[in-house]
Amino acid sequence: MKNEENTVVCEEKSATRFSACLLFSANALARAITAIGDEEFGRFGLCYSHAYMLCEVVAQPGITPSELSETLYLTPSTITRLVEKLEQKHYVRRESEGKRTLIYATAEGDAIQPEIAQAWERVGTRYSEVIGKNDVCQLTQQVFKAAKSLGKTS
Amino acid sequence: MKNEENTVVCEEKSATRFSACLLFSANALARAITAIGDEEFGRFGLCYSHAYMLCEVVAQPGITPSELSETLYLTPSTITRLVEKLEQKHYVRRESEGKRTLIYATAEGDAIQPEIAQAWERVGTRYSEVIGKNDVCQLTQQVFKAAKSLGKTS
DNA sequence: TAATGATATTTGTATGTGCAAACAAAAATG
DNA sequence: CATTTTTGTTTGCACATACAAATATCATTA
Repeated sequence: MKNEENTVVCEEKSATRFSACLLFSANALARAITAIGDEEFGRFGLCYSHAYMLCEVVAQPGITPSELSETLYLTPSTITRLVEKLEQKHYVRRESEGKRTLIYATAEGDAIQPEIAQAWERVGTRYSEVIGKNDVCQLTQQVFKAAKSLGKTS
Repeated sequence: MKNEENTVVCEEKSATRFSACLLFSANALARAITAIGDEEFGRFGLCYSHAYMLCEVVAQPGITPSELSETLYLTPSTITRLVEKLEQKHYVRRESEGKRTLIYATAEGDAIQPEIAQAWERVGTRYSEVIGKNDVCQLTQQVFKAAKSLGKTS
């Protein structure tokens, strides 16, 4: 037991000059929560965005990159990269149709769906335990609403 | 005008199966708001984390990487990389003292402080306009609180 | 004081993400 | 029908970030 430990208790990770800034706080939250997500989804070799994308592809066979871009709030180029990764792992396949690209889940992609759902639940449980179940609901809604508003303008 | 367009109007960028997930929403918000930040701070060649770090160095001359790591909620290795960037731009300098490293702002680093402050304000103004000034305050507090809670456990 | 453990910092490496440009295909226009 | 413009997708490149391992220094203990 050192002094440091004791003195730190008083101000343990308290507000900094940045905590009042949403730019700062939003990124801090995203990093912290992504760490949980990647840990859970990482158990079967995916990061959270891969998993979410695969979910969407399974739910909407033949979905296009641009549609995924809107759903996942990610840039088209990022979508291409994620699809490549999933293709490489044999979870999805691409089909060219004119200027569009249709994306389908493979059998393997369908097969790990339950595992993804479980990981998803565990993620939710874990951050709910820390943040508090009631707060999470409200917070999530507000965060999403803000993200949506900002997303439309840029 | 296609059917798609019309049906989409009802749910334009509305909730997806992911919007109820804080992992998803938090990242979406962080990306959207970082885009604003990097645009404003980018006017003078910095990204938002560089700018914030420089602020902290100016405010606390001789601050160490580990202290910065705690304040900025970033990994020590990331801090090293950011410091390298700022050093390269001649905004800070490093001083080795035993196993620690002390970081000081240069004259140039001090000089652009007002510009950073202005950009910071513009960022705040911009997202406040979109999200709503009242909501921002509350949202920021909640987001930071959540980030802090999650940060402690991991 | 020599050896072992703890702490601070830095590198090697990998990855998700975005911007701008390239490309391909469709639509609109003359 | 040819040309131009728009739309969808993919690359080239850059960058912030993290993890794990390597260093370097300090602290502790035998």
